[in-house]
Amino acid sequence: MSEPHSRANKRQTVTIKEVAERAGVSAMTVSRVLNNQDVVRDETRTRVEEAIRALKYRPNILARGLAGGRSLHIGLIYENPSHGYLSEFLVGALNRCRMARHHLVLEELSSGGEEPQRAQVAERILAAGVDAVIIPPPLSDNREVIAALDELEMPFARVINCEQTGQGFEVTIDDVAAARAMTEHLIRAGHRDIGFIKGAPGHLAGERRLEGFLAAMSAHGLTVPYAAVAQGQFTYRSGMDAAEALLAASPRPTAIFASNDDMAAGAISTALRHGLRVPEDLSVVGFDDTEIATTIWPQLTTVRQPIAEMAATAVELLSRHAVESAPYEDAHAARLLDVEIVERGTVAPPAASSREKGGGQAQGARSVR
Amino acid sequence: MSEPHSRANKRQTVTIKEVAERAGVSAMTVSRVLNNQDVVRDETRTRVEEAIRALKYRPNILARGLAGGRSLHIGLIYENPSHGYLSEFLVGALNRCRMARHHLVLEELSSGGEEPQRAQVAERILAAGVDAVIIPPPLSDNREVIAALDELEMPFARVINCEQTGQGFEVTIDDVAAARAMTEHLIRAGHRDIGFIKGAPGHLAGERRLEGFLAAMSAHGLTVPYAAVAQGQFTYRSGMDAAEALLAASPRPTAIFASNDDMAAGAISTALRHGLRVPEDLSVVGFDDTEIATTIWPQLTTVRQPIAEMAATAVELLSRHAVESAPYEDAHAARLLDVEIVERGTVAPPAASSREKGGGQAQGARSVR
DNA sequence: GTGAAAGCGCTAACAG
DNA sequence: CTGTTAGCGCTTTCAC
Repeated sequence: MSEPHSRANKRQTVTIKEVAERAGVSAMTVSRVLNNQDVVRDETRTRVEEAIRALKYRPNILARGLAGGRSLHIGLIYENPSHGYLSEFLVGALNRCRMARHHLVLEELSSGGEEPQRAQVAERILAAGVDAVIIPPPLSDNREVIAALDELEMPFARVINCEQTGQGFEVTIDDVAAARAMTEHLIRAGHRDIGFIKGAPGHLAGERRLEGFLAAMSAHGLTVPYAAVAQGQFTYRSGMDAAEALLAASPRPTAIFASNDDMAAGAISTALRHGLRVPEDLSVVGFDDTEIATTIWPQLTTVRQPIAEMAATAVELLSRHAVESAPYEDAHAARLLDVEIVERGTVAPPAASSREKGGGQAQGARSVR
Repeated sequence: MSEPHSRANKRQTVTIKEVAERAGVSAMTVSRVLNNQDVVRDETRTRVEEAIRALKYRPNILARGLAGGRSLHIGLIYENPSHGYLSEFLVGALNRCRMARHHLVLEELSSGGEEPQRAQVAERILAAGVDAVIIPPPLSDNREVIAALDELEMPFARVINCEQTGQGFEVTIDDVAAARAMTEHLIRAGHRDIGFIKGAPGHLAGERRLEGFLAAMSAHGLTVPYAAVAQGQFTYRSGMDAAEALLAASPRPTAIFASNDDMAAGAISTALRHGLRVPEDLSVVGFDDTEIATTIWPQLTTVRQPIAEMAATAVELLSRHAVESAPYEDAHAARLLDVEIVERGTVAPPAASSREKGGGQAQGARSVR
């Protein structure tokens, strides 16, 4: 309680004015340098930059936002967070916000199991005092939420797995193409009998993924018997059960494509319980590249969504809309981002035996190495 | 492209002035109402509140921060994010920041595998222009980072798993007590032969958890044979291997306590491969309550850390330090937060048979069903 | 209790 | 190319 450092307390220590003074220019010129406006003479710019460095000057974001008037408060509304997804989403959104000098406001809409009420959603959004909203799945597919936003005339961008409804900005991936690519990856590895685990009924992303799977199979002249497609619910547990059904078929599939990672992990546990080794006896692939994909062993070969990039794109679209006062029509444009296949340890060529009807010689076969 | 709504664009629509006007008071009075200063006469306050509601007025955070001067920019520096952890941490930090009108700045210190350089860390922190820093594990235990912060005289709060070094503010949990409680939970369920999977060598949290385990065992008069403690590395894979060793012991343990969730999940997969059912033939518990705990089936009984709360506490400590200009000595106070045991599906009383010496009947056993 | 004046640190819009 | 003048929307400080 004597002479403490007293830093980071009240007012800022070094401001634009002091930099200006030291560089022998006006504050305005310093501001121009800060904002990379190329009207400043090189020599002047250098002097200013030196002063900035010498003084360890850092611009005040708040003052900038206030004066500039182009700083948005963007609400991120979410529900039942799958933490892995949310975190990556947040990082992407937060970073883009910083670059554009926007602010992110988190708003959890936890509706203890029930549908969120339109009026309450509107209330919360209003109370948050935001200028625009970005919505990750699963809330991005909620009709009540979208309706509330529409009534509020609040600009929003949805990162979606499901249906493109043409409301607000939409950022998504091409599920069909992604599933198709993954299926082809399996086919290239030599698989012909591939089982597929569907997602929860009514979930469009799941249906799209099935569509891509079917398309790839038929493009390669492969038929998909009825028993090769099992219903899942996107949960680990449902993946276990679906794999149980799939593995009972004859011929037994040599590979399983689950439409998300949790189900793929569940399928692996079933394979284990059946004494099957992964990937030697059974290849398994997932979708999403969530945390479990790299946690389990062997690590899961899966499809990776660019979650952070999608979030950044959502912020970007809103930002442009606001700054440029872009006409409302543009809001309907959807952005399709690329996915990639992440090869890890759960795909191997099928063992020779399993391609034949009754082959015994392959049992116990090791992977070739 | 004619008469768009043009909202959320440039300047704010409704400001404190208009509220003041409508309520027939000065802006100052509105400000007092907004900040819950109890000097305002009740009747006046009511009038102001009505005006606020009628105009749908929302204060401008930027202006508040600028004028008030008590708004901090808090840096969150992280590395190798375990997304589940980071996301929860972020939510806690962000929410508390909003309440205190602070701003969170994300800073990833990704040091492609190598130790971060002290000078570079300092550089990044400076460039971020923050007033204080919060650090989640594992970076919170990094000596270079702490040294860099110390040299910068930058206030920081560490959320730690490991060693309390007395540098900066520290927020942590009592690992010993938590492990002890979990062990007692197992003992209460009837287990006597409990195997333990240690964390990575040198990792203090792991050692503390072992300490708690041993303390509980000896408090209940149970001995822990050498073979009942296996080395792990905190990874799923190492959990598989450790369980392999543990299950080879005689008598075979009826329960396994892994010092994190990933290893517990790995142990379960090994049990499965051995034809053991969880929890009927073997109980397994973890530590941390990360995402995998609720993803797998059966869901893992584990110890839950209050991650969001720890992050919020870190922000709170820094906030108080700055606002109150608290003396530096206080910075050394550590906050110990409570954990809780989350009972899910991987603990059951031990089967009678496994308590005896020679069980042969289990080999090749299929799961029931 | 309430109000008036004076900025917080920065940038827009103009002049020069 | 650079500087001047006015604020951005709010809160502080001090009167009344």
